[in-house]
Amino acid sequence: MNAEPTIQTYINSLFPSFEPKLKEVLIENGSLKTFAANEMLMHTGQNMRSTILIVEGLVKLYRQGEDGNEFFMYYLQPGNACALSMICATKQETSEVMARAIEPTIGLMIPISLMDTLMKEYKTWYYFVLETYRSRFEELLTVIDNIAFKSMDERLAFYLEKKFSDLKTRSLSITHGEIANDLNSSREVISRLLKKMEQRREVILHRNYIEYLK
Amino acid sequence: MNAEPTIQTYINSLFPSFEPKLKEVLIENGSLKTFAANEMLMHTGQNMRSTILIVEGLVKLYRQGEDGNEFFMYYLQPGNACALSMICATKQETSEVMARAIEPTIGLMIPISLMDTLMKEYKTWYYFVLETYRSRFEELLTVIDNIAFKSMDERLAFYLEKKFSDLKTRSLSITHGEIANDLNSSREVISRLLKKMEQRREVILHRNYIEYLK
DNA sequence: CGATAACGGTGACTTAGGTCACTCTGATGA
DNA sequence: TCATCAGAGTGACCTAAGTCACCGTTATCG
Repeated sequence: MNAEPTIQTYINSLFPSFEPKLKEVLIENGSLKTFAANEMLMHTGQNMRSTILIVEGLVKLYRQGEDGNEFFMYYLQPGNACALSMICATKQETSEVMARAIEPTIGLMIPISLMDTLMKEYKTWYYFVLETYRSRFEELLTVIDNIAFKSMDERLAFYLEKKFSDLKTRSLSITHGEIANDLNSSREVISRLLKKMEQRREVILHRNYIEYLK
Repeated sequence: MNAEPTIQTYINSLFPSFEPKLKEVLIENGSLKTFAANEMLMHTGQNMRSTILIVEGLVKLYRQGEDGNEFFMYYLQPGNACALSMICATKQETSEVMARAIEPTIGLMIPISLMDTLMKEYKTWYYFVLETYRSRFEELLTVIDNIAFKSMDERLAFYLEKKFSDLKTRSLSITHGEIANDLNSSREVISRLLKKMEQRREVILHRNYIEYLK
């Protein structure tokens, strides 16, 4: 992580599986785009013009309900691609999902016009795309499992566990209200459940942040 | 629908978008496999050896919870491919999803060893695969929307509407218990909600089947 | 510094939906 | 033809979780 990494350094460190010629093509045709924290990368109804590979930052994907409430799905981190930008890009369809940068984020933008050729010419790209689909698919299945079969306290536990491990930290700066939002619940409920977790010595609660004890 | 349709006739009628050479390759390398009603096409933990294109019958995809209860996701009909068999096939991964024939079903089995070539050589195949992913992805998003944001009566209404339109029928032979299973609810709840729908003249209830009035 | 707003805690209440227990009815089959 | 059983209806009850109202604490900013 230099002061000013180039496309080349990003690709080499984050996408080592790409074959050399593919890397060249991406370096030639891709462009870096920065997103401020809280900026939308993608929103409902938008038409995609590029596929996005995340090279820096953190992106939150969520579903928006009719009445405006959100429902967290998963994060994209450096090295991930946005499966939806791939699908929607190739199909010229609009997406029903919101993607918002929650940290300052840099995306490597690949013009959709390139997709066909990349798929056809570069096996490592094709595998990468498939793997992207597969892992996002699995992620959605896990989401479904959770909301279909689990109760709120289990979902909260799962949410925290995933969050702590995704972000590789022991103390998370987040409010109860934000968690409630992500789980489509209400602050009071989350507060009460967190309190129980604290009593079970699984977390320690502070104002604006939570410590994880497992 | 002849007495004994061949691979060729299936492909021509169900996959008209495929380019001629692709059709030839599929005819040469694919094989038809029949599944009895209630037979599993795919179950949790299984390793895939082929990609499956459905050419006859009806397949139900569902998620299995730890405690054994099911959760309906979507149907596959003739002309559809199993997105999971594609993903898992290429990645040699196991799947967390169950696929069960609910009518006598015929699948056109494409050996996974062919996938790379097909993707590379035949644009119409590549588009077909992407479209398969995209539509299943959308389907999962809809499922998430429903369980995350909707109440049971809305979900039931949605379920019936989809079922009637998917199966192109006005009277559905299904028990309340089966519906409850699909929605991961309980028979009594479904019975009560159905009764309300009947009072609103949206359905007529009979023993073992339901008439739809919209 | 004082006002204000965000965050979090808590009790009281409501409600959707799950569970239990029992009944009735139509179908099946010995 | 009678016994059995699956499907369905229904009342009573329970519980998780959402909602409301209110309060205390901490951080921030004019």
